[in-house]
Amino acid sequence: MAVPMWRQIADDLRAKIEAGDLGGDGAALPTELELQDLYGASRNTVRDAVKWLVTRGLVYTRSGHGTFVSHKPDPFVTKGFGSGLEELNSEFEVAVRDQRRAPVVSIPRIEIQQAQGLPGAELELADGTSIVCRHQQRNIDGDPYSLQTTFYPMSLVDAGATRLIQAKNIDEGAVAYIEKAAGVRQVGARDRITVRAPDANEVIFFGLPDDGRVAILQIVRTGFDQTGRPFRVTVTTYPADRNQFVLESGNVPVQETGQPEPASTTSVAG
Amino acid sequence: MAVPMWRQIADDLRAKIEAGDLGGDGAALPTELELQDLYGASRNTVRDAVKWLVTRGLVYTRSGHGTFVSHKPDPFVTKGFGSGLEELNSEFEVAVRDQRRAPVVSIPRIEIQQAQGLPGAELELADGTSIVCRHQQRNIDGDPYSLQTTFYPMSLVDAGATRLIQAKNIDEGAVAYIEKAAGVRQVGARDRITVRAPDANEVIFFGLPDDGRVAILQIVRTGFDQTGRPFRVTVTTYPADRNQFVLESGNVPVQETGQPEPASTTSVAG
DNA sequence: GGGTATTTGTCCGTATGTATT
DNA sequence: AAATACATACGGACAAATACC
Repeated sequence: MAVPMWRQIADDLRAKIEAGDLGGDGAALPTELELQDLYGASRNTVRDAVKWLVTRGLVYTRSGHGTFVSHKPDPFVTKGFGSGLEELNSEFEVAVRDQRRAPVVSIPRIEIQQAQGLPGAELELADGTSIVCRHQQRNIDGDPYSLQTTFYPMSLVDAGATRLIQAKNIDEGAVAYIEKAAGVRQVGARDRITVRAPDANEVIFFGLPDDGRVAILQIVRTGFDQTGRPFRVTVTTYPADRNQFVLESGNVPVQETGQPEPASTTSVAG
Repeated sequence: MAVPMWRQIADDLRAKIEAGDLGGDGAALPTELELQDLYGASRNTVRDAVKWLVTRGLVYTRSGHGTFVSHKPDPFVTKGFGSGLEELNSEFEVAVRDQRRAPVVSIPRIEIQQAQGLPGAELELADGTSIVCRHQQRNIDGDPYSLQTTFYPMSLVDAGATRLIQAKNIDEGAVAYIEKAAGVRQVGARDRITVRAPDANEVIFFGLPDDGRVAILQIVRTGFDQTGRPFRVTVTTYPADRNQFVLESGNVPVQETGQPEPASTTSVAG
């Protein structure tokens, strides 16, 4: 049993999928019972193989319906965060418009929390201090794209930025608004990029398998004011299987609209 | 069966792990047989729960030995790529030294390939053109940290950058060397960040479970010269469960050595 | 709306293989 | 060599989701 049977089945199915033998995007795979006969394996073994394919993003399963070849849409490309002080919001719109897809940002849901955990620590606030949370969902062409929550210390509201606690979009951008209304200007930002398994909300919103096979890419952006103090923390999460981030620095030629290719470095680790 | 039993078991184990009830890093979990008795479930169900914990990076299994609480070391923090033209190599050393860990970069393994796939496309070379590949492995404190392959068009070697095809490190940095030896200067770079399942090499080098439960973060950096043409492509891969990337722009205060916290935004998607 | 067939999801019990100590 | 513990594989049963009539 050098290489397990479920792995052999998975490899064979993968080859067939990539060769297009099973039909293109959205095509149905044979049912588990058919695969069972096809490979002379038990259903559980076949299911292990299919799970592996799901992890690779090659297929997806719909309970009670079947298993299907994943349609690999052009990944969403989010561009240029980090090369300056642009806001994620505006970049979001620009990036999406370039790809000729229709972005939709939900009305923010407002929440007041006690400082704790990550946002509290990033904002350098004592536990128990009030924090304003603005939750937003973003869709592209009806598909869920990202979840975003921004945390502000309540002191900003006290200082005049009262629209932060109103459930309305701030069209000019929250950072620009805060500068105008509270006199706090963002002079620097730090992005923290991590990858982790999805939590329950993300599973629901993005429609992911809830066993964590699809990873979430999380960007935590902390904005700093003139005095070097953090005054807002934005947590944005993206399903990693259909997103790509591009960062440019210096002089980079404009790119023709070529879709990115899958990567393979081949060669063995010595 | 609103919430499956394997999931309840997984949640319970997770709670115990995070509370430290099972002991700290590296502590052994009860064996599958013990868990079976503990929860009154079958071994397969217990195993489903454990798989889920492995996906989350909370535990790892060692065949024939046991299941253990993952030691969550401070994640490696790679800092500042993108905010300028620094090279990944030098940043790598700096980032690691800050954390007082010893970085080790392997002697590069050289390979000559025909242009194709991702590197060929990024370098805008016709299929079949010769490409130099320099593979390197990087370790921190003996732990595998990243795999890196850089692709150069053979024309750079012809133009004088002959050390590219020697299996030796280029201490001053390959980009600086190429400028000196071939007169090609990097004036811009583009980073493409994607997340995907590990391939066979990465599974071996990083010691990952080979069913793709742990994701790989991949950064493809393309360097452009004065004429706006790409002249090198660097593909670096990191296991996503123990890495974090930080990007700063504008004025950001120096950070005290606080380790990053796990994130949780709570609240339900509306 | 209800009922039925199909298909995937969960769970069980058992047996055997393989890695580690 | 033996014991322990995880990995693989089988077969069966029922539940839940979906589609179709």
